[in-house]
Amino acid sequence: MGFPERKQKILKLLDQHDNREVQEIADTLGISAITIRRDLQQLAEEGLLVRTHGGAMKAPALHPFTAFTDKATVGQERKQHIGKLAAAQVKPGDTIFLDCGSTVFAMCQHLRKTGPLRVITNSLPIVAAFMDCDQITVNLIGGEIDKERKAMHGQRALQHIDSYRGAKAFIGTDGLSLKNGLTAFSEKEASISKAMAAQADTVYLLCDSGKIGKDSYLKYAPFTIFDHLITDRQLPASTAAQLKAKGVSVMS
Amino acid sequence: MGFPERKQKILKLLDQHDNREVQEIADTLGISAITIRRDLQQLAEEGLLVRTHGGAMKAPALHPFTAFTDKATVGQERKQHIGKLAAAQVKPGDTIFLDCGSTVFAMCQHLRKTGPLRVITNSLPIVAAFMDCDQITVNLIGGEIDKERKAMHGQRALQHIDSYRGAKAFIGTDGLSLKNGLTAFSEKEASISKAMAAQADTVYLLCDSGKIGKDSYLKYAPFTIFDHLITDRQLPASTAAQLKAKGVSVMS
DNA sequence: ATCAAAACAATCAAATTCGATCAAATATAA
DNA sequence: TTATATTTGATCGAATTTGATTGTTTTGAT
Repeated sequence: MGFPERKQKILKLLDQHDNREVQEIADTLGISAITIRRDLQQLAEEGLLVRTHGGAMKAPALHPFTAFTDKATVGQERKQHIGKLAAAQVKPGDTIFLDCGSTVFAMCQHLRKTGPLRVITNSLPIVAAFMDCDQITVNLIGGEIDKERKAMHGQRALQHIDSYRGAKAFIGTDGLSLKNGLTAFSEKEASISKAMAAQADTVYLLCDSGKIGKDSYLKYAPFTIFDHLITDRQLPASTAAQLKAKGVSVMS
Repeated sequence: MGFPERKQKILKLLDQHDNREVQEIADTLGISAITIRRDLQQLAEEGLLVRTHGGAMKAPALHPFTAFTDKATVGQERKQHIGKLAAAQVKPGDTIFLDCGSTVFAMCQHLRKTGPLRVITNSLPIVAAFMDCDQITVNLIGGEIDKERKAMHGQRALQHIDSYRGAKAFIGTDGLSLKNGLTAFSEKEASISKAMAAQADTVYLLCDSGKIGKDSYLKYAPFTIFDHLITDRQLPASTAAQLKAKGVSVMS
């Protein structure tokens, strides 16, 4: 049994159980422990798992925007819920902007059955999600590719967005608080979200409850940029009340 | 049993079992192990499987828009040859245009080792091919997505191309003849190729010998649009002579 | 704080596999 | 037909992988 086969089996083991000891893996696969240790080191260097004393544990979710394909990510259920709610706001025939956040991405599977749509986005995963969907026309924002976020950014992308007009925009954020408004981790991404919001009649902010009350380091927009906040049921009632008092329309 | 037949059988084997050892494949097909190793190397270069020490494993799931995966086709070898020649024309630091033809796509795997590059393209498969390649910066042309061709087309895309400038352009064509010049099936695709050619200092036309002397229905450009024709060795010597007499620089 | 057991990193040897070169067989071209 | 090119198979040295042994570090309990 070669390394790749072991690699697959080890990752599969860690997918089932969250963590395994070296000896357990060695026994399961019938391979010496020293070899397993070497495998684990290699896999840890690739970031596919986290090495611990005596074993290994499943890799944590990566940067918030690279984990699109990870099904078992924490918070995925919240995102699915938000995605479903947001998708319900879209009517057949709409032209909508979608930014490149993972929460917005969760809308895609629910939008597939909505009917004919025009989607304008800078996100490659979103393009991929609609690639086999005849009813949905996709306009992709051009520009320099940010490989980590799998999206287009930059001046050219902003200009491109400004040349479109749409009924609704669905944008994400890294942080949302009464004091600082919308905050983000990435300036590039924030500027794209802002540009989309400016070209849409109605703006929906998708933000799971875990991000509400938290701030990221870059303040990029006030509350007034969006019309409706879509979040999940884990949002504390007190927080919801505070938001509503500030004039925010909250859906959950 | 020739190579194409083995190629199919090896890929079929790997499709059934996820990974096989060299010796297993050799026994199954009744071929010497050394030949199998050579086959595996070739298949690995085409990206159809992943080579490992002692065997091979199934190619990992590709991005949703990696097209042009007619795996066992014969014409693929010509395209590979042309792609290799074309890639050799690219120098580290170049900015190059790549259009969305399948022959141009064949350049990608050879470009990965060239060094730092800036690639400007309207093709999603090309984007996917360079997604994990740090040395290569990709600028994607925006516009409406043509799902069948997995590329962006339209007026906006043409404008976007006009705003760039590059050293070299590599474009494909559906037909090439002395009488009618460059001909194509798709007007959209032809206009993109033309726009890229206009913005590059040097233009390379990639065209396998099977298309030379054939016409498609849409005449879209004269011979003067390109500087060098890159084709394969199956080009009859007489045809090559005719082209050279017309002032065309032919590489094969 | 100290001690014992386990796990780790480093080095080594055996086995296997790989890559390069060469010869024979086959296919292709003139 | 002959001559050339390509493909297949074999052999040998180099490189990789695997498992064992050694001494060192970490862990957990006294």
